[in-house]
Formats: sequence, C-alpha cells, structure tokens
Amino acid sequence: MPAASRPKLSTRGGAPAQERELRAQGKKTMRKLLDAAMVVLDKRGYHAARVDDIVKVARTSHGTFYLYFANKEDLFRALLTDVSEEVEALAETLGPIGPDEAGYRELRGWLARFSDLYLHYGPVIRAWTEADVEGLDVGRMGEQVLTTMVTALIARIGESDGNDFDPQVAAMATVAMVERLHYYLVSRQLDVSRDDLLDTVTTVLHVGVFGGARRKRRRTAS
Amino acid sequence: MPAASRPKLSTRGGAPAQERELRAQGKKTMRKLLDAAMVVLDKRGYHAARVDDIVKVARTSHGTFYLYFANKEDLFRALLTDVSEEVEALAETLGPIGPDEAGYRELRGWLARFSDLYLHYGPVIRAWTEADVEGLDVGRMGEQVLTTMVTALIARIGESDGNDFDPQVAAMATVAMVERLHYYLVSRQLDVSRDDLLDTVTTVLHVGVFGGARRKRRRTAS
Amino acid sequence: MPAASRPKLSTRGGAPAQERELRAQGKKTMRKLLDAAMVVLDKRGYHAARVDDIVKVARTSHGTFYLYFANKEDLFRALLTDVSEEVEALAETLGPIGPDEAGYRELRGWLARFSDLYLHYGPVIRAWTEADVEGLDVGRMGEQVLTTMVTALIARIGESDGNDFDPQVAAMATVAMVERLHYYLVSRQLDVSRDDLLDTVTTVLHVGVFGGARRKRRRTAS
Amino acid sequence: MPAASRPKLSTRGGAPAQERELRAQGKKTMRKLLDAAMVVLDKRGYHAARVDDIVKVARTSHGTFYLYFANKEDLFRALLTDVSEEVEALAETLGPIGPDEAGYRELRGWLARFSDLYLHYGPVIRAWTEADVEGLDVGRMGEQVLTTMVTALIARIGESDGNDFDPQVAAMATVAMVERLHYYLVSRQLDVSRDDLLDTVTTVLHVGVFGGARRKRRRTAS
DNA sequence: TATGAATGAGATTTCATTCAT
DNA sequence: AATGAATGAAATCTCATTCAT
Repeated sequence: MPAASRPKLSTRGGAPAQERELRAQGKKTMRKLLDAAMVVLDKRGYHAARVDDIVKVARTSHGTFYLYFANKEDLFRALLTDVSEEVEALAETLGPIGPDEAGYRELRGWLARFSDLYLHYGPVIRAWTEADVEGLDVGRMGEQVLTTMVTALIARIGESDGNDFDPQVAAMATVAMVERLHYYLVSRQLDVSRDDLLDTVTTVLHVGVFGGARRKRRRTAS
Repeated sequence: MPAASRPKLSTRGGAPAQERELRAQGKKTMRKLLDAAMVVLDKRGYHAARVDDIVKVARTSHGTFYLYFANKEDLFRALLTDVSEEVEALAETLGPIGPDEAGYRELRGWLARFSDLYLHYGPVIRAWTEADVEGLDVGRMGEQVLTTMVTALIARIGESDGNDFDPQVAAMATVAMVERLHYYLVSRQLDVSRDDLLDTVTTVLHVGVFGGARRKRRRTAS
Repeated sequence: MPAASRPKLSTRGGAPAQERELRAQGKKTMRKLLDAAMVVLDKRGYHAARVDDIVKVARTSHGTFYLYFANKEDLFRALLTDVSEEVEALAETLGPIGPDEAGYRELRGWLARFSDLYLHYGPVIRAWTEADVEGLDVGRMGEQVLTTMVTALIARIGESDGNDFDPQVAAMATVAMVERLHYYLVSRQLDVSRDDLLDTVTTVLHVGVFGGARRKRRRTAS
Repeated sequence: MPAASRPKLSTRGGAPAQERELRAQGKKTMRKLLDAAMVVLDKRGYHAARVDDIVKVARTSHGTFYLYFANKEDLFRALLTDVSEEVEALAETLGPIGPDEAGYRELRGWLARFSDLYLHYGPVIRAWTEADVEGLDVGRMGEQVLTTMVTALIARIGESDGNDFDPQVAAMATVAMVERLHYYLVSRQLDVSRDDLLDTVTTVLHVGVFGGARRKRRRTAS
C-alpha cells in the first residue's frame, strides 16, 4: 500500500499549539479537531465550513478550538501543510515514463498513488481551489502544491523526444485532468470505478503526453 | 469570430424581475447589475462576493438590487442560465474529429470557441465550482452544463475506432483538462499565451483521445 | 336594510386628495385604493399591510398612491373616519331597552345593525385594535369610536332601575362582548351563524345588563 | 392568593436554547430576555417590538439573543407556552356555578384569578391578538388557549337549566367580555378599579349566562 | 393624472473570536 | 486543559416614500 494512503495527520497544528508543549491529551484533542475539519470541509466546502460545525463534530468547544488554532484559516493551513508534504513525497516518486508498456505501468502506478492521496485529502484540495480566489494565503500554499507536481512532470515529459507541444502546458494539463477527474468522481458527477478512471486517464495521458502507442484495452488489478 | 465570444447578457433576470414588465430603464439597470456581478465574481469569487460590492460597482443602491433579484443566488442563477445556453450552443458545433489534420483543426477550432466563451464567462464558471459544494441548486445547474459538453464529446469519441478506454471518462477527462487549464490561465497560475495553450491541449487531446498522429509543432494564427 | 350595510366609502380621502379638486377619474382611483386597503387589511391586518399589496390589489402604482394619501396611516385614517361616522349614526339609533319583549327586540335590532357594520368595516375595526398600542393617532381615533358606543349604552343602561353594577363598566362590557364575538366569528374561531350569535348575545345582554327576564329560546328572522 | 398570580417564567425557552444544556448563567440570561420581552411587548406590542429593544432592556447583545431564540416569534412562542399552561391550570379550577350566592362567589373568584393572570401576562395575551392575523403559527397557539377556556365554560353553562341560548356562543361571549374588558382596563381606556370591574362583570355574567338572580349591589373585598 | 424606478434607513441574522469560570 | 457564554462587526433583506418621465 502506498505511503499516501496512510497519512499521518499534522503533528504540528496551528500557531497556538506550536508555542506550547502538547501532552497526550492535547495531541488527541488537536487530532480530533483536524479530523473534524476534514469531515466538515468535505460536507460543506471551505467557505461554508463553520467553526461551530467543526467543534460539534469534534465534540469539543469553541474555546478549545482557539487553544489549538489561531483562527479558522490557521487550521486549514495546518491541513494544507500536511497535504503539501504528501504531494511533495508523491512527486519524488515519479520515475521516467517511456512510450512502452513499462512507461504505462509507471504512470498508472503514480496516478494510483495520487488517487489514494486525493481520496484521503480531497476535501483539503478542493478547499484550496475554493479559497483560491481572494488573497487568502491558503491559496498561495495551494499554488506551491501545484508547482511541485508540475515540476516533477515537466522533468519527465522533457525526457520524451519529438514533442510538438509546450512541456509546461502539457504538465499542467496533466494535473488539471487528473485533479478535476477525481473531483468529478468524488462529487458524484462521474459515476465510474476508480480503476476504470485510472485506466482511461493513464491511457489518454500516456498516449497524448508521453508518446505511448495506442493498444487494446486491458484491465489492471487495483 | 464565433458567436460565443459576443454573448448577449441575460435578458430574463431574476425572480422579481420576471414578475413585472421591464421598461428600457429597468432593463438597463438589470444589465448594469449583471455586468457588475461578473466583475465582482471575477475579483472575489462567489462566496466572498457581497451584494454591497455588486451595487457599488453598478453604481446603484441596495434596494434596487432586490428589485431585480431575490438574492445573490438568484442573480447568479440568471448568469448561469446564460452560460448554459452558450455552452449548449457551443456543444452543438462540435463536428466529427478524425485522426487526420482536418480532425486536428476541427478540435482546435472548437477549443478556441470554448476559450472565447471561458474568457468571457470565466467568472461564472469558476463561481459555479465554488458554489458546487452545499445544497445550492446552482450546483445542479452546473452539472447540466457539464453534461451537455460531455454528451457532445462522447458522441465524437465514439466515432473513433479502436479506443481502449471508456468514452465517458475520456470525455470528462477532456472537459476537465480544458476547463481547469483555462482556470489556471485566468488565475495566472499558468503563464502562457492563449494560442500556445490551445496548441498544446489540442495536440494532447487529439493524440490521446481521438487517435491523432503525433506531428511536428506548429503555430496557428489566432 | 339598515344604513350601516350600504356604507358610502370615504368621499374625502387623505390629505393630498383634499387639497385639490377630484374629477371623476380621480374619485374612481381613490375609491379603488380605499377598497383595496380594506381587502388587504382583512387579509393581512394593519402591520403586515404593505403599500405594495394595496396598489397591487387596486391595480395602480406606488406613485399614484401618494397622489391621494400622504402615507399609509393617512389612508387608514380616512377609512377610520368613515367608520366613526357610521358608528356615530348607529349609536344614535339605540332606543330605550326595557326588560320586556320590546326591549329585547330593540336590542337585537341594534345589535343586528352593529353586526352589519362589523361585517363590512370589520377589517378597519380590527386594524384599530392592532394599531392601538404605540402612539399611532389611529389608535386615538379608535378610542373615540369606542366612547361613542359606550356613551349611548350608558344612557340606556341608566334608564333601567335596580342595577347593582357600574353602568360604565357594564356598557363597556357590552361593547367588549359584541365586538370580540364578531371578531371570533370573522376570524373563524367561532363557527356559528350570524343569527344564532345575535340571539345568544342579545339574550345574555338583555338579561344580564338590561334586567330582562329569561325566556324560552326563539328564532328571529334575519 | 391563587397560583396563577405567581407564574414561573418559561424554563424551556426557544429552539436554540433547547438544543443545549443551559447552565446557571445561561438560564439567567434567558430569563432576562423573557422578562425584557414582556416589558417591550407591553410598551410597543408585538409588531413594533424590535429585537433591538429587547436586548437593550435585557442589557445584553444582539448576538446573545440568537443564542437563546431563533427569532422574535420563537421567543414569543416560549412566552405563549407559559401562558397556555397557566390558562389551562386556571380553566381546571372552574367549579360549578349555580344561580345562587355561592355560584356568584365561585364565578367571581375564578374571574379574579383570571384577572391576576391577565395583569401578569397581559402583554403576551394582547400580543397574541395582534399577531393573530397572518400565518404566524402563534395565532394557532392562541386559539388553543381560547378553546381551553371556552371548553371549561361550556361544561358549566351546560349544567344550568332552562338556557335559551347556545352554550358555545355564551361561553365565547363570556371570554370575549372578560378578556376585552381587561384589555380596556390595562390600556387605560376604562378607568375603574379592578374590584369594580370584577363586581360588574361577575354580576352581568352570573345573571345573563348562569341564571343568577339580580341583587343589590355589594362590595367584595379583594 | 399616472407610472415604474430608485432610494436608504432600519431591522434581522450570522458567526469568528474573546471572555470568564 | 476545557468550557459555555458573550460579543459586535458585517451581511442580508424589507419597504415606506420620493423621483423622473
């Protein structure tokens, strides 16, 4: 099982939590809040997420919330920091992707790991999009995450030869497609199994971006 | 230049406006409000957009706003209705896309028209994503827009032969890539000319989805 | 048929209307507004009555409203003036009420005329109650109406002999009972025919206030 | 002194307050708000009562109000619930009312208790009348209160014999007279002592409704 | 005489954050 | 470390009245 699917939730937390030493109970409370935030983020999205909702899900109080986080954005920043690290780790695992079968498999494996990550951190990633407009520095953090992915991809795309397109655009196009498709999947606008989704998107990208040859349809075990 | 780039803003308006007969002045004011909403939506996004901002930009009063729209969502719905129609019209213009040069051109032309549409209606489309979470029925309207596009694409993809992927997923992947890339473009996360973007995305999709052959890079005049 | 049932709606109208000479059309418009106000008052009550509702029912415009009335209260004042006059006229028709059958009939006849009046002007009378709290001078006008009725009654009660109660209180009690019962009737809290209501209330008051003898139940033609 | 004169203000409160556990301080604040509402209701009536007025009298903040009540109607409902219970308790204490002196005393005692209740809860009862128009479900609650009283009275009226009137109408007439008279008393339209009022209304009703014999005027100590 | 449009003061309501225990 | 209570700034919405044609 890929690392991305066993994420360790933020052990740092928000500003107030970092200024003091957290004991076992404190850590537990902070964890409860972060988990709750994910739940609420998933259900309501960033803007509609209320502190009240979060503390209710976490079965704690308003006062307690501010014992661990400076404010709402601080909490989301903590979550996003975790995602950042996961994504960075993921980006590093992207090996060379040749036009052959091995390249296909490499790409599919990587996309599968992204999928795991999205299925877990999706709420945060979607929240980032939502918060992107406006000067929220949460937005800026999201851009960094995007850059990480794109940079890794550009490197691999550049290794292919004979590309008649802009590698940077192609890299972003790749991320765009993969991220949005998962969004459609999670928001039930696309009704398909994760494997089918991965098969198709891998094929399209392998052929379209990495010069892979078209081939007969095949199944890949999850 | 395609019709999509010269869109006529909603002539229907929101709930309150539909109950009365609008005279010239009334129509003008409604138009001012819709235009202002686009500006604010662009700058702030859906959730952060305040009725106050909109009337300020439209240089009118609070009370006037509610003479034409029941509330913010109502106005947004009016805008979305316009987009829906434009998108539907666009979807109908998608001709057959073969693997040859002609297919490439057809696809590029269509994407260019989408591009025009997005450059005009982008704020609304982005806001839709933002409002998607939560029970806003605006979300449901957005899904219809998506469906329209996807349906048109599925038909064309189905015409290609030898596809080793799920046409529905491929269609959504196409929309996903195109929409998000334009989002990156407009939100300045991607710094590239519209033409370069179109060249690359057309190539990737033509090759990856429509069985097109890879070819040397080329420029297409706008 | 008693005069009260063929009321001539205010021919004076509100302040602005009094300052100019009304032609035929003007009078018609004013009448439409007064009628509409009654309808709205009936449906919504005083506080919930909106100028907007009134002009909609009257099929005219806001601007027109203020051509005839200085403001909302002005209109109600006009209506209340009419009621005042009707009530005053009614009060004058109250003859002596002896303990005998003739007294019963006199009382019943008078109450029947009140009933007619209430059935027509009820909305205004109820509005007065509603507007009573607070310094609205509409409230003060209502008190005058009450006084008119009470004064007439006190005179007749005083003519009975052997009363072991305060005539003023008894007079007010009479008005209280009659007015409220009609209110219950009109607001459907009391489900009974107008005649049954009149029979009972006449009996109770004739016996309780005017020293009438109790007798077997009887019907009186409406 | 009867229980009705020492009413305990709502311990349940409005919707938001019922969802959480209230501590001592919370209860105190809720009480302050309910008391303040009575004051404002008395001074301004239901429609003119502003949440702003209430919190000012209660010396608390706007936000706090909504911590305990969903809105003005919710608060009013809480008050009305209290009244309902008091009235119900009062209705149960109505014993048989014969035509003799004992019957007179029973009736007078009961009316005196009603009087106590009205003097305390008058603002709420009057507000109910005011709010009755329009779809406020508060109106429906009021009807129940009315029904409670009427039902108790019908039972007692039915025990008298030889009535030549409709007991239901007579019962409502009784409530109508008593309620409205107190209204006139409290709103200063009737200037008389509570005892004089009770004496007269008891006599009129005893004779008019319960077949009592007329007798010489007398004073009853409060 | 009539009208649709516009206004803005004021009322309601929400909710992130701070306070007191 | 935790909590319920309180706050108030900001946002939404209503509607009597005035304006311009």
